[in-house]
Amino acid sequence: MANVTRGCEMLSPYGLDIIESCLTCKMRAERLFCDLPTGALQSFENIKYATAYPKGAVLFVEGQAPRGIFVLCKGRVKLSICASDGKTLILKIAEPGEVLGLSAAVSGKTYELTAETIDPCQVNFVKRDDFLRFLKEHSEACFKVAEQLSEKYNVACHEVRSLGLSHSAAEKLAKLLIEWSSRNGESMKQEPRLKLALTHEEIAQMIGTSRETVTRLFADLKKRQILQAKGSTLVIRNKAALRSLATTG
Amino acid sequence: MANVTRGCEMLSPYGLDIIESCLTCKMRAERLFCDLPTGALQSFENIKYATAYPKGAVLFVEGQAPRGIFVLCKGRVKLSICASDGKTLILKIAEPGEVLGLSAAVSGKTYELTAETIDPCQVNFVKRDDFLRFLKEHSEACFKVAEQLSEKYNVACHEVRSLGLSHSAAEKLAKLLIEWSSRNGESMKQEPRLKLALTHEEIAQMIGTSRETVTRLFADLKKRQILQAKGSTLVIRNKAALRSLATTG
DNA sequence: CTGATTGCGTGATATCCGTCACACTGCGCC
DNA sequence: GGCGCAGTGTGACGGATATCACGCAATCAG
Repeated sequence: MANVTRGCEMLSPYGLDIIESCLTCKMRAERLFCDLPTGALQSFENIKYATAYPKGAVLFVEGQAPRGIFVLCKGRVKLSICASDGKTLILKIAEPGEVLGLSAAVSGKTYELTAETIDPCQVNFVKRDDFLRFLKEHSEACFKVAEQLSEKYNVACHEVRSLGLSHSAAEKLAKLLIEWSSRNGESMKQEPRLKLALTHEEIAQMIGTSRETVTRLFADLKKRQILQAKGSTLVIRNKAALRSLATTG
Repeated sequence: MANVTRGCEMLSPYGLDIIESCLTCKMRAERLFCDLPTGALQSFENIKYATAYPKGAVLFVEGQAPRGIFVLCKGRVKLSICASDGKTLILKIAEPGEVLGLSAAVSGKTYELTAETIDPCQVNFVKRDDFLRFLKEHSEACFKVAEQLSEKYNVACHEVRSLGLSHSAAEKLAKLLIEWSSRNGESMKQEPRLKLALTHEEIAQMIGTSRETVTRLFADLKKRQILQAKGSTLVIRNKAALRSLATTG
């Protein structure tokens, strides 16, 4: 378990450079709670534990009873589900600002996914009991939570659509690339760029296919002048073609 | 659009036998809201519209701006997403008690799915504005909504797991059958039974495969003595074998 | 420098399953 | 009764892709 401190000091037992004042952290990561009245904000401050995790740490595992929520302040977290044979499906890479374990904390059911850090991470943890009490006392926060959950549901529906309605792996990959490029607001540009922060293996796990297939698909897209690699950044040279792949399989 | 009445009378322009007093209806369908304080319950009564739909009616379509929520009182509703080429994926068949369109109403985003009645249905509709105001005024209801959304998220995650982590159509079908049999509490019995209320086509759309494949899979399961058909009810003769199919592909 | 490790590129092969095609069945209906 | 229709059963065939197998490049520790 990571080191934990009440209040605003942050200790890093790993000697990682992720120590940051809570004030800075709050600005980034508590967007969801930050337009609450000061009373609510204050009580949130009182129940949260600032924690630090190294790369590769596991916040929670699918099937575990819910311990609480994790507000991601810094670093990225891989959210995945895992089959009994070890095959893994990555649902999303959570970025700072996202609240993890929210659904399980609210419903009391076990975590649906596994959360594993892929960077050194800074996290605000709130115990389930404290969180539920907080929600009862601050109804504005409760509505925020409902909004957050709607958002998560939306993302899950998108995932279902991509997995269930695609005819080919090429289609799913194209969808993924388009989604990534639209994240950065890069999608307006003539030739959007995006950083490949994941391995082919991980991309394969995101679209439910094999590593080799991903490699072959990338090779094919490059040969057809749709993509171009510049180091670890990808340039989309033919948006139209990619989009048509994403819809027509 | 279906006929709509304020308050507790219910008119059926279709002459269907789905007219029922709201009192009865409430007991069944408003489970989610029914342990609210009487004040909250009363204001819910005031903003809801009791409506009736015939079989095959569309409550809302994916991509539409959210008009409000639909509390299903009687009948079943098919929830599906649809690709541009017409291919359809059924996410679930909603039963009485379920609230439809909740996520979209909360977030303000368009409906993620299409809801179509497959029976004559009785529904309580609440306009989005009214509903949001209701939530602001009754924080207990707000928490209920969060719980509902968690539940929906959970179901979506299950769907993702089934679609994304299965190796074969047989595996997905086995999973579906097991899930169905566990719905009725039939799963304890030696040889659980379940009514086949869907066509092969619809089952195919639930597991993301083709109608022919479903037919062939059923034939295979019968040949291997795992299933047996008695009219429109299925008997699971070999639970263990089915379960192993569901996990090992 | 050397060896180990991790990620990528690529061929050969087998298999599952989508698709097309058509026959068959039960059922309602005029 | 005969017709139309929705749902089911079944064969043939081809294509996408999982899997196994290997080589190669880059990175890193000692």
